[in-house]
Amino acid sequence: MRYAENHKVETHKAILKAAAAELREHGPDRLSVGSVMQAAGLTHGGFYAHFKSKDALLIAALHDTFERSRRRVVKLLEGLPPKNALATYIDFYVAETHRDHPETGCPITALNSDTPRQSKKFKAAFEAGIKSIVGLIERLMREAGVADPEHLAPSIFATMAGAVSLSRTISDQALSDEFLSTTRTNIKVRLGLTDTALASEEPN
Amino acid sequence: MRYAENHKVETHKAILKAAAAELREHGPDRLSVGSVMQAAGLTHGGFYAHFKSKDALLIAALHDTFERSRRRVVKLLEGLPPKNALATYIDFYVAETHRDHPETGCPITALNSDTPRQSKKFKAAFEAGIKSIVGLIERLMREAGVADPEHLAPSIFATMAGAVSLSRTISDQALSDEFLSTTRTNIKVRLGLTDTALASEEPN
DNA sequence: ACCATTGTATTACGATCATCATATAACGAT
DNA sequence: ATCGTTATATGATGATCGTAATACAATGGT
Repeated sequence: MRYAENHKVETHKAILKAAAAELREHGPDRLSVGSVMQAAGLTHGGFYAHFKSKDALLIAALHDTFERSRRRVVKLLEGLPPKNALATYIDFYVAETHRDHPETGCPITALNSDTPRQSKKFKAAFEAGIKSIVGLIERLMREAGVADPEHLAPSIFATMAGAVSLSRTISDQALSDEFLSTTRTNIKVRLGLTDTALASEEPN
Repeated sequence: MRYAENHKVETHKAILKAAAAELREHGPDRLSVGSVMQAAGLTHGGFYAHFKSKDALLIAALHDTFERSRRRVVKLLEGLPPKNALATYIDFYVAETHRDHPETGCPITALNSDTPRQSKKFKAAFEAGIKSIVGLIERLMREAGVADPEHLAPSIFATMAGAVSLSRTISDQALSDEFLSTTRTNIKVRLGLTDTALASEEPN
C-alpha cells in the first residue's frame, strides 16, 4: 500500500458528510456529484472509486444521517424523566432552529415530497427512518404513561414533520412562527404535557 | 387573423393542465418543458409563445391548481352544516385516494419539500395557497363553534398535510394506512367532532 | 533511491434540458 | 384561389450532469 492507512476511509467520510448536507439543502435532484466532491475538497473524477453511483451515495448519505440523528437524540434525552424527555424532543424537533437549518436537520422534513420520486432503495432507507422515529415517539409516550401510543404516535409525528416542513415554505415570519409555536403547544396538549412545569420554555 | 379565434387560448389551457399534473407528479425540477408540451399534444419549440420561462409556467400552473382546488372544495362543502363540512373536508384531504393521486391532489402535500428550493415567486404562490387553506379551516372551525380557531388551524393543517405527505413515502401498506386513519381520528378528536354521527364513514 | 500499488485528477462522452432563431403551415379575409 | 398573419414545428446552441477511461501522484516496503 502506498497511501496512508486511512486516506481513503477519511475521504469517503468527507464525501458522505458533504453529501448529507447537500442532500438536505438542495434535494436529491439538485445535488450534483461534482459539487459534493468539490465540497469534500476533491474533483469529481474520483467519485466512482468511492460510490458506484449517485443513487448509492444518496442512500448512504441518508442512512448515515438517520443514524447520526438517532445518536444525537439519544444523547439529548438520556437521563431525563419520561414526560420531560417527550416534551424536550417535541421542542427540539418543532423548532425555529430546525426550520432554519435544513442542512443539519431531519431528512424527513427536508425530503418529504422528494422521496416518492426517488429510487426504491432510497425510499426504503427513508421509510426505515420514519419507522425509527415513530418508534421512538411511541416508546417515549409509553414511558410517559400516555394512552394509546401505537395509534397516536404516527399522527403526532405527522404533525411535527408537517409543521416544520410548512414553516420552511412560508416567508411570512409571523405565520411561520405560528405554525411552529401552536404546533408545539397543541402536541403537548394532546399528550397531556401542558400542566407540567417541563414545558416552561414554551412561550404559549 | 388566420387561426380559429381561440386556438391559442385553448392551447394555453392545455399546456397549463399538462403542467399542473406533471408538476405534482414529478416535481418542479423533473418537470421538463418538452414533456409538458408533448403531453399537451405539441412540440417543445412553441412553448415560449405561451410562457416566458419554465418558472413562469410553474407559477401559473401552481396558481391555477390552487384556484381549481378551492372551487372544488367549495362545491364539496356547500350546503353542509358546519360540523359536517369540517369533518367532510378532513376526510376528503386525509384520504387514501388523495395519497394515491398526487397528480390531481393538493400541491402543498406534493411539493412540501421542493418549495424552499424554488424561486421567490413560486414560493409566494405556494404561500398564498397555504394561507387560503388555513383560512378555510379557520372559517370552518369558527362556524362549527370550535374554540380558538386562529391558533388551532395552522397546527391542524400541518397534521393533515404531514400525514398525507408521509403516507406517500411509505410502501408498507399497513403503516401508510395507519398514518391516514389515525390522523383522521385524531384531528376529529381534537376538534370535538367524534361524537357526532357525521364521522360515520370513519372506520376507527 | 526506487518501484509497485492505489488514491485522486484530467479529460471525454453522451444524455438531458432550457431557450431561442427560423421555417412551416393553418386559416380567414379578400 | 390567394395572400398576409400568426400559431406551431424544426432545429440549433450552450449549459449541466452522470459516468467512465485514462493519466498522474503519493507512499510504504524493498
